[in-house]
Amino acid sequence: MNHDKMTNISAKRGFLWPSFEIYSGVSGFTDYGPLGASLKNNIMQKWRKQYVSGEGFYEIEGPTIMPKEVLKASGHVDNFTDPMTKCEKCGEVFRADHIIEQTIKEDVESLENHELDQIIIKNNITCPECEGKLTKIWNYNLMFQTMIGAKGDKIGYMRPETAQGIFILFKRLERFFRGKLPFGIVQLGKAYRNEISPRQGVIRLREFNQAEAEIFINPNDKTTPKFKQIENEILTLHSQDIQINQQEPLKITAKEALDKNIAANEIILYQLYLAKKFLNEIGISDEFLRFRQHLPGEMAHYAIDCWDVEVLTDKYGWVEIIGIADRGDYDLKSHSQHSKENLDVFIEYDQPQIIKKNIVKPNLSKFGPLFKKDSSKVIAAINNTDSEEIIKSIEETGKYIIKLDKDYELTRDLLIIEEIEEEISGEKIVPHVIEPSFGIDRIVYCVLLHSFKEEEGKDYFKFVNEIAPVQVGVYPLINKEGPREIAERITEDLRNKGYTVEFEVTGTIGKRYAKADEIGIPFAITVDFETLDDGKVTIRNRDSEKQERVSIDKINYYLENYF
RNA sequence: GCGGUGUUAGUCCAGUCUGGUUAAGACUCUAGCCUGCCACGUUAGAGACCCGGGUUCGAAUCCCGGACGCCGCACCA
Repeated sequence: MNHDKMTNISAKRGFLWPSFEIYSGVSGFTDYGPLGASLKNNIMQKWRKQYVSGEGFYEIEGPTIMPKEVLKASGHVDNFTDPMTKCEKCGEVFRADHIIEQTIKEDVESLENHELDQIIIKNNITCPECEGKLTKIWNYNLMFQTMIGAKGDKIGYMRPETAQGIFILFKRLERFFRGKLPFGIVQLGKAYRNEISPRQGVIRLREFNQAEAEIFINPNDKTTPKFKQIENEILTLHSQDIQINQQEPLKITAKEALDKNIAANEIILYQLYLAKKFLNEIGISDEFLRFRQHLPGEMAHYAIDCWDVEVLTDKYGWVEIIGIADRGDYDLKSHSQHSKENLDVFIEYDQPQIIKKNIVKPNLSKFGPLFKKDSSKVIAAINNTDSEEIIKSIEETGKYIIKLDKDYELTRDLLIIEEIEEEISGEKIVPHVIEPSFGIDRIVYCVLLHSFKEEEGKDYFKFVNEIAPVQVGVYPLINKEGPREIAERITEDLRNKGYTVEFEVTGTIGKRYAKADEIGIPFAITVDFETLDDGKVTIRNRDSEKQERVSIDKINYYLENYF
C-alpha cells in the first residue's frame, strides 16, 4: 500500500484525473481517464455478473433527477437540509434549529431561515460554547437542487442515492415478479451529494457511482436456502458489542455469527459473504477487509441494522466502501403513505389456516320487542365489537353493557354464541428490504491501492485478469516490416475477439514490458524474426515473468484459460 | 466554512528569502537509426513559472484576492 506513489502513477497513466482542471478544477469531482474508465467499467461488469446473472436479480435504470415529492417521502428533503449558524467569536458551527429549540423549547422545524434569524435576534440567543454572536443562518443542503420545466415552479433534485428509483417502481416490479417474494432489483449509476467540504480525493465525491441491490423479502422469513452453502465461510465481524467493548474484530463462520446472534439473520450474512467474495475476486484480500456494524446512534434514518464493509488504506485508515443495511419497511411504507398507493404484497400460506373462533350474534326475535326502534343501532354496535370481549364479560358478570347515547344491557339470552371455522389463505404484508450498496468509486480506489505493488524498483498494478483495463500487449521485437505486420494482424484478431489490446512498436522490448506491467497488462505477446519461420510467438506472463512459445493460431485458446 | 501551508514542462524537482539577458537538471514524450526478450544503445526535437489585481522601469520571485492540493478544526443520509 502506497497511496502517494499509487495516485501519482494513476494520474500519469490515465486512471484518475482531477475534473475541470483547465479551469483550475472543482473539488469533489473526478474524471476517469481512459484506463480508469475501463477499469471502472470492468468492475461494474463484474458486479453485474455476480448480482444479476449470479443471484438472478434484474437491473433497472431510472432518472437521476427526481421531483421533490419522491425525496420528501424518502426523508432526504428533511434529512439533507440543515440550517447552520456559526459563532463569530469562537468559530464553532451549529445546527441553528437545534440551539433555538434548546433555548425556547419550541418546535421550529417548519420555519424558514429568516424566521429563525428573527428568533435568534428576538431571544438574544448566543453561542452555547462561548456566548459569542451568531451569524446569519445559511442552509447546508446536501442535495443538488434544480428546476423541472420552463415555469421553474417544480423543484427537482439530483438523486442522492440510486435506491429510491427502485422503491418508487415497486408496484410495477411486484407485478413483474407476479407477486412472489423474495425478488431483487439492482441499479447502477450516478448519485449526487453536495458535500460541504470534500477533501479525500475519490473517497468523498460530490458526484459518485453506486451499485445498489434492493432485495425485497418477507419480513417473517429472513432466511435463504443459499445460507447452507456459505455457512462455514469465515467473516471478520466488528459488531456493536465488540466496538463498544473495544475488542478486536471476531473471525468466525457465518453459522456461528448467526447462532450467537451477532448478525440478525441469514440474508444479511449471505450478503456480507457476497460482498467479501466480490472484493476478493477483484483483488482485495481478506486481511484488508472487515465488516463493521453501525452503532445504534449511527444508523441512517431508514435502517434497522447496517453493516459497513471496510477496507484498510494507508492514508485514510479503514474506509467504508459498501453498506449492507436492513431498511425494514421504511421506504415502502413511507412511499405508500405519501403517494397513497398500496405497496403491500399478499403472501399466500403454504396451507390455508383454519381458525376456530366464537362469534356473537344478536337473537333478533328477542331484540325487536326489547329495544324497539333502537335495535338496529345496538345490532351494529355488537357487530363492531370484538366477540371475545362480549363473551368474556357475559361469562364473568352475566351481562355486557353497550354504551351508546345511553347504556344497553345485553344478557346471555339476547345473544346467540356460535363456534365457526374461518379459512385464511394468506396475509398482506409490506416487504422488508435488504440493501447492499456499493460505492464504486471507493472500490476503484481500493482496487488501485491494493493492486499496486512495489518490487525491486518496479512499481506496477497487479490487476486480476478479469478487470485489467488492458488485457494484452502485442509487440514486434523490432520495428521491421515482417514482425510488425504479423503483430498488427494478431492485434486486429484479438480486438475482434473482444480483447482490449495495446500495440506498441517504439522503445526497447524491456521498456515496453515494463510500461505494460505498470498499467497491469497481464499478458504480452512478442513477435520476432523466428515467428516468420515457425509461426510461434512469445507470450509473457506479467506476474511470473515466464515466457512461452505459442503458435499464432493457439493464442486465443491460450488466453481463454485466463479470461 | 475557519486557521496553517503549498502550487515552476506529462512526472520529480532547482531557482523565490536578496525582483533583472535565453528558468537549470533528471525521467517522460515525439521523430530517426540500431537483428535487439525485462525500463539503463544512439542522434535530433518538443515541453513549465495556478488564475486575477497591485507595487515597480522591470515580477516565477514582493503585496492583496481567488481556485486547487495537503494538515488541523467543523461537517459527513
